[in-house]
Amino acid sequence: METQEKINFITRNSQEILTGEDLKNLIENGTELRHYIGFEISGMVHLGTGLISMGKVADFLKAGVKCKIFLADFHSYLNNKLGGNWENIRWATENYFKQALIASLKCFGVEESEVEFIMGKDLYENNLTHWETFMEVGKHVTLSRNLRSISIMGKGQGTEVDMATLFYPPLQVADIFTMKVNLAHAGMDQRKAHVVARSVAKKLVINPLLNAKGDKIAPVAIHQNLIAGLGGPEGNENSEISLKMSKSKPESAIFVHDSPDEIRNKIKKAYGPPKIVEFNPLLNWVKTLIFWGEETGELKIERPEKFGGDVVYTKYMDIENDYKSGKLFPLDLKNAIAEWLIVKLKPARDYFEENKQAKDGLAKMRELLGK
RNA sequence: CCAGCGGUGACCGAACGGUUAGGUGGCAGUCUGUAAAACUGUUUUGAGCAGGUUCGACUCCUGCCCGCUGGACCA
Repeated sequence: METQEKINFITRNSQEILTGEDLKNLIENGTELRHYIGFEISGMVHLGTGLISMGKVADFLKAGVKCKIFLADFHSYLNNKLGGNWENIRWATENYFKQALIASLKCFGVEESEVEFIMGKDLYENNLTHWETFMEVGKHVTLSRNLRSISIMGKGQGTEVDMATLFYPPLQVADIFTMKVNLAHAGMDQRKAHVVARSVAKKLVINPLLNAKGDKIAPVAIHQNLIAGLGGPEGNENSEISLKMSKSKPESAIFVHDSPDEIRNKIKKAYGPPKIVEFNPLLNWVKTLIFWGEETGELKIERPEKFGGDVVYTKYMDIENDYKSGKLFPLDLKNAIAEWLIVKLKPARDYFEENKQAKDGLAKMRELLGK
């Protein structure tokens, strides 16, 4: 595969890459591309994780990248997920979260064997180098920098922090070097950690990241936009972050194992201001999920004759323009999105139906979360 | 370890020795060919923990736990 073709697969439907130049160099000097994306084990797996992130993993695989999915049990514990209960975190990692990711990958035709899953406890156990790297990273990060970085944990300024919170960012940075990852992948909310990793990379002496020529390099970072939640912007906070689909806000999210009716109901209730294109979850989904960041693709709108009859869009901009002019009514677009999702997520639903571990895991996870 | 202040329902946040604070969020309904907004209704009458005083305590007292600020120790 040509370098440019690889780069296209690697970078499409992403918000930024740090840096394109670095990526090109890696490919051209024959360095094996090693990717990773990490997830906290908290609530249920939603579209952002299941479709946006896992879809990107499918892209990486197409480009011949080795992909690792890091199940961040330690990070979940530090960030007090699932009540900060070790037992629940460990259980959910294996029996629910990993299963949901496998199910999500199936939506892109990717099998479990094509990627590597790894848990924090397996990475850290008997790994002195990791802990040395963790501390070495700490030596190159100031307290104020670290404090700013805790936004990667979903903590805003002014939140109370305990020491465990402060361990989190350097731990995440150390993970990259311990796994020898040169392609760090995450949502835009994680960029602070990756930027720290890049700025610290060349200073490390214990376990630096090397390219094929043996030079110290900084990991390339790929960030995707956060998928919009169902609720629309909160109050007057018109920012991408306020739109975020969040595991911890179940009412804002569609989960990969939702039933067709749940999907229809949730989409129907989504924020959908007519003719307004900014901060509009519907268009956000069409753009990043259905068209996968490309100009062309396909979305079929089915609607009664009196509202214009069926139409097939093949260009994203046509959808946006028709929406803006009012030719495309929000509900009609919603119905189309819901049906598209139902089809796209079918392999995931089937997996949760057919695989006993996944099925039981989901049932217990629901209990655990009190639903 | 010492001192001051504080710990209220998912979250924020008042008053008060004795009747539902209120707000946000969530849910349901009305209204719009969706949603939002608006309006209506609704959400384990909750009080860090353990005792005590009282006819009655979230409200007073004691102890403990946790947090913040300052001090002490290190110097």
